[in-house]
Amino acid sequence: MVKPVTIKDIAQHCGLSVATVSRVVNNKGAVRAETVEKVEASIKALGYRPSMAARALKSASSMTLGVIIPSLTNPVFAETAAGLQQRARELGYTPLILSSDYDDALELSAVENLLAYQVDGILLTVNDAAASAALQRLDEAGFPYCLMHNVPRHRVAGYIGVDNFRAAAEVAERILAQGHTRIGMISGEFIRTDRARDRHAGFLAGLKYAGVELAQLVQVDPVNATGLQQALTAVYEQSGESPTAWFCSNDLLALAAIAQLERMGKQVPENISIVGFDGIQAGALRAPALTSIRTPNLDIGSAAVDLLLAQLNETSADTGRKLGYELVTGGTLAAVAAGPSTDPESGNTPDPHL
Amino acid sequence: MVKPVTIKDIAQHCGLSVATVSRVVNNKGAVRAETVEKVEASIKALGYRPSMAARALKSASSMTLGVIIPSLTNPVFAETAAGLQQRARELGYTPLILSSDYDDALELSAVENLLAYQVDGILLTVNDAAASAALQRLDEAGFPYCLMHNVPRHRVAGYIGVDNFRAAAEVAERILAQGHTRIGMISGEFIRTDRARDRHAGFLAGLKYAGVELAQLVQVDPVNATGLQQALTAVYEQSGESPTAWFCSNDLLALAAIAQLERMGKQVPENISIVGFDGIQAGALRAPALTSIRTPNLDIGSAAVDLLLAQLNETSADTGRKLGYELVTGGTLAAVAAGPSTDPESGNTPDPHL
DNA sequence: CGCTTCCATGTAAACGATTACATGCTGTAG
DNA sequence: CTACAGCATGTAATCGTTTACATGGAAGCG
Repeated sequence: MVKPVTIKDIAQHCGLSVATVSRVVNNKGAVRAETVEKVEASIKALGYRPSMAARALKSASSMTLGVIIPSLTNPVFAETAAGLQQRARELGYTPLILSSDYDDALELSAVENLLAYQVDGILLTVNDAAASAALQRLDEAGFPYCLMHNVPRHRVAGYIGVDNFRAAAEVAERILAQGHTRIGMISGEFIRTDRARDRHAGFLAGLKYAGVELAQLVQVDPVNATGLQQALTAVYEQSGESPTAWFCSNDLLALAAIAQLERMGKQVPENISIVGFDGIQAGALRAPALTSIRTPNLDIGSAAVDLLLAQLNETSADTGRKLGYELVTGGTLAAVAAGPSTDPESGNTPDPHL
Repeated sequence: MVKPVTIKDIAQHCGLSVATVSRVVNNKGAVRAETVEKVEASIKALGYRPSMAARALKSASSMTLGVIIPSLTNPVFAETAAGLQQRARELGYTPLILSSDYDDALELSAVENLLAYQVDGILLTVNDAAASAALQRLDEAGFPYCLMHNVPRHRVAGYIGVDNFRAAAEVAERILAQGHTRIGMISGEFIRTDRARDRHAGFLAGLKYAGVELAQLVQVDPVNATGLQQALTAVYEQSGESPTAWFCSNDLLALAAIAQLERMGKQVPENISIVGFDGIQAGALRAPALTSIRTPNLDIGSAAVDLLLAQLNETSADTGRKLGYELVTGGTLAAVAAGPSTDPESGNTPDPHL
């Protein structure tokens, strides 16, 4: 373990003061071109890298952006993190990514942690924007942040997300257009995330608009989907009025539901239709492909970076934006009494009804 | 944006010196119990958090661990990151996660970046441990690190991974046991990662042991699997001697292959068997479940943290360890001429042959 | 009682950068 | 010829901690 090179070493090596070296490193202030070269040569020669710790200590900025996501392994947030990291890199920022494991207490401690690291701002997805201690802490401190995926009703410093309510309502419309009348929903627990709540509410609203009631609601633990098996088994044991179509509040849940239904001898979409929400890769990698709402996860990450930095530079008073989503037509949604009009073999045929 | 509370504010607030406050915060050195209480009260009252920047500057340790993974969205590395983050949190460390996007240059610049952040050590997965500029840089600097997933042949500071060669050889054995003789392999480009190379070599060795030659080798870009469609179409256009089983060097590739084969009208496993490598969740969420090698990704992350910290404390001269893997028996591998003995409907029936 | 020890606390010097201010030099206008 | 502007560079204070060393008082021991 060799001791790292400091700015003093550079100054000594090229016979100049630390001030001049600093000016060269940050190219700020007037320095003779000749001197710049000399300094840069020394930097190369000794392999100097300015200490972020010292820089953060003296100047207010650390060129670091804090990030809090509920899970690293959920593809939605992984993609968001990837998008944000890429954009941050382009702008010379380094993201400091923490996972909250969907836990309110960890959310808050992650915020405290990031604050201690003197990050310049925070990008985060909270469980429930309306009741987040972490968010409240940030608001109290007047600390710059931008929510990702949360689309809160109250005023916040910034947010980037999609309109879950409207998207779910469109899903309802789509399912209804296929002639389904007995329709269920599978969701993570509502108490946990505002997204799940919005999707539920939007779906209900979409059904209601057509005068249809939700036939079944199954709530499962969103992390490991326990309870799905029992719930579905129970629903289909009581023969008769069980749903012919299900809306799942995310794709992981949808895939788990399909696997479970197939294990129970039901065919998707011949017997039962399934629609997911997220548009993750695993849904597209199956045949027939999963019908779903694709959310622009990478863009949410990069747009959040841009919004946050605009906030830091006070270059805009923009408080947030809803990004567009896309209804991806897979093969897991079909007409209710599957006749020859619907071809379940072809996974990606555009739906002729819309 | 309120100015944060410093140790001086605390000292002033409770009429003590900064030294005493520091002693309380780090509970190091002798302090009267009464004083401790007084200080802690002030800390609570003012909401003080020590500045990591200042701490990192003064003391050598920043309690931060650098992490470099090839991709945030690949479930394998996402899981590894999750495992490592959890373990790090338990031990009071904060991980600083950077993605290299499978790019050698970014690998190196990530290392430089982390060094500037004065991380205490680095956990990383490189493309090719034998030819990594990043690794060389770390070795030259004598900087503590631990590789994850890479199992290099040469001496390194530390590594945690699985024996890809042996695992792939076992896959070959498994496939052969089902009576297949025309066997292909689909892999990411070998030039890119040592894992892909090891799996290829191991698979070949496993086949060779039984006197079988690899019938086909398809190499695709591992990030977006372009070329898979054309390659498989080409293989099966020339009727006759095409493979009845494929080993894919990771699960994402395996799922893409299955989807493509089904689009071509082939049934898995009735017509063609597929085995993956990784054991990602998406493989288990389909019916029949993907036959694969499950690597202990979370454990690789947490074990790497432990190994690195042992290195930092010079508490052990352990240089690395191979973790166990598990052959998961899904339904995508079946006997070559599928008779009534194999039931492709049930996704998780244990293979009766082994 | 006087000396040593030890404990609790304070003082001040680092750590490695940034930056306001000081300095000295050159060139040019009056 | 003087003076002042302006450029290139140096000096030193500062950011918020940690920590070696100093200090002062209480207790223990002969």
